[in-house]
Amino acid sequence: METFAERVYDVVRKVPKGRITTYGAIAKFLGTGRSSRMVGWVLNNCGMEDPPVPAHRVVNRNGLLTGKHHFPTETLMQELLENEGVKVKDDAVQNFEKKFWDPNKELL
DNA sequence: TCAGTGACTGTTT
DNA sequence: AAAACAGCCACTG
Repeated sequence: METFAERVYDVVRKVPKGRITTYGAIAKFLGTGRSSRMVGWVLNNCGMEDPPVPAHRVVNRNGLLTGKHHFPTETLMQELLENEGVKVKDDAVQNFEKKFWDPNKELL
């Protein structure tokens, strides 16, 4: 039996390096659709998960790093993304549309 | 048990 | 165009 959280972790871990996805895309992939808040809630616990989940690859639909406040340091999320080739400016992912990775289409 | 809260999103004023 | 409202589901006090 896969829990909601485990499914979220599974999808996030499948996000290719240098790509990003959104809470809504994950929620839709899981079939919950509008339960995107739950995705965020799950990721809040990802810190105690093993193996760790690349939560920095998950942003809101505008490409804003709304979840950065939950990282050890607020700059860590941006640093991790830039380290993977994703440009971030003012908490917003640059070239978001191209970096966007939709599990509903790509993972399928 | 009820009420408040949250790393969101889509629809309606 | 910007702001407010309303769903969504799990967790905590």
